[in-house]
Amino acid sequence: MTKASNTRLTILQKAFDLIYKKGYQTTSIDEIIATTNVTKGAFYYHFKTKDEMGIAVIKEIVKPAMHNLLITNLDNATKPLEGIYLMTKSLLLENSFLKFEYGCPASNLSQEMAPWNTEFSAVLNEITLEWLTTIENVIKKEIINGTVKAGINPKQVAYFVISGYWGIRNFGKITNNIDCYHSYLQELKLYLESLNS
Amino acid sequence: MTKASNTRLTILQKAFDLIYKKGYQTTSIDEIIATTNVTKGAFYYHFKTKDEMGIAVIKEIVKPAMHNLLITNLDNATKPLEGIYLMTKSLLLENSFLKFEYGCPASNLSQEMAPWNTEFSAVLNEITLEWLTTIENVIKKEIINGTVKAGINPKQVAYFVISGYWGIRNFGKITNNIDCYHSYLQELKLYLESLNS
DNA sequence: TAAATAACATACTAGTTAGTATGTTTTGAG
DNA sequence: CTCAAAACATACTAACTAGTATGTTATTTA
Repeated sequence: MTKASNTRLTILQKAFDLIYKKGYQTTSIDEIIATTNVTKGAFYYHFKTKDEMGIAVIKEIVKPAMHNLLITNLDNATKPLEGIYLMTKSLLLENSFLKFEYGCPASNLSQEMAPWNTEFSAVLNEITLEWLTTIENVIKKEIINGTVKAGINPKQVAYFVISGYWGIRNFGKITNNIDCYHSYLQELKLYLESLNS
Repeated sequence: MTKASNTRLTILQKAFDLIYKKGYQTTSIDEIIATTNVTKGAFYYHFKTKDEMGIAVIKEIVKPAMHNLLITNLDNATKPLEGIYLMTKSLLLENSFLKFEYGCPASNLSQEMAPWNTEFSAVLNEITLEWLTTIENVIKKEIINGTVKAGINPKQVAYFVISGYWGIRNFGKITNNIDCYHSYLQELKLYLESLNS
């Protein structure tokens, strides 16, 4: 890793931390560079605008982290739909990248940026779509295996699962408490079991 | 209605519109007064700070509207848990107070304000809690009626329902499309039916 | 090694923001 | 009608923000 690309990464990581904690708008460039050894000149050498940096944070920090979370969690499940449960549980309780009091980074950014920045929305949409189709495929596979009811609609279930996850993260954020996650996970388990054949 | 209280209400309503569309941070006081006949002097006569106004918007606009939505929708259902479905459908598709492309006001504000304003969170929590207990009570009643399985946990179901609603609104906002609402509602119906005894 | 360019550093600017100081007008009680 | 308080109007300020202008230092490449 060259010194320059290290500077770039430092900016992105610190920016992610601040944006995740406080939101994009309330995170100023001055604040990002004040809490690193990076100067304004260096910042604007690497990024033309604040928004260009914001997009880079999503593409280079959030997206790979999310992708990694999906892959590692959905693959090694033994029972049908257990992967979806384990993934959600991991996202809510066991992951060090995510803090319960800060919500879901992708969801936070969606909420905040969607009204006035289509580029942000587009990149966040990519992440979401990957997630959606991954879950959909897990269910399709189980239907073929015969372990899940043939009548159910994989896409519907995927929407249902991701929505629930996003929403409960909002709960965790607003109440600043993980109790709701346990309630949610229990009900998620029951719901997923109701899909079994 | 006196002229003064009319001014106050004008501010709150316009502020709500802008905050709902664009978020709290990006809505400036200058913008609020520019799009009304209200001057800065009048604004600061009615509200000491921007945050005091923001809290008032939640308490006096969002909360009553939300309360009204809950009451009118949950009461006149004929089948068990139909009220929950109808309420959600109304919130997603049929309500004029809510626009699919702007998300849920309470959820939006939670996401945006929770990290740095506990007062906002507290008021939003009140709204959420009322919603939660209302749903919980609907389910408890049905369990007593014998129309819903005795084994299920009303609080868990309430969390599950609200989370799903919040999450799918996020989807609608990010994709700028209502298609996902139809998918979600179909799956919600199936989920609710699985709770019937 | 020398020049070119990449990578950074510093000081500044123009615009926006919440909030204030200091007025004037409107309203309602006596 | 009067006058005090309520309700509003206007001009301003201090702080912050993204972004720029203009440098200097570090790295390559020839």
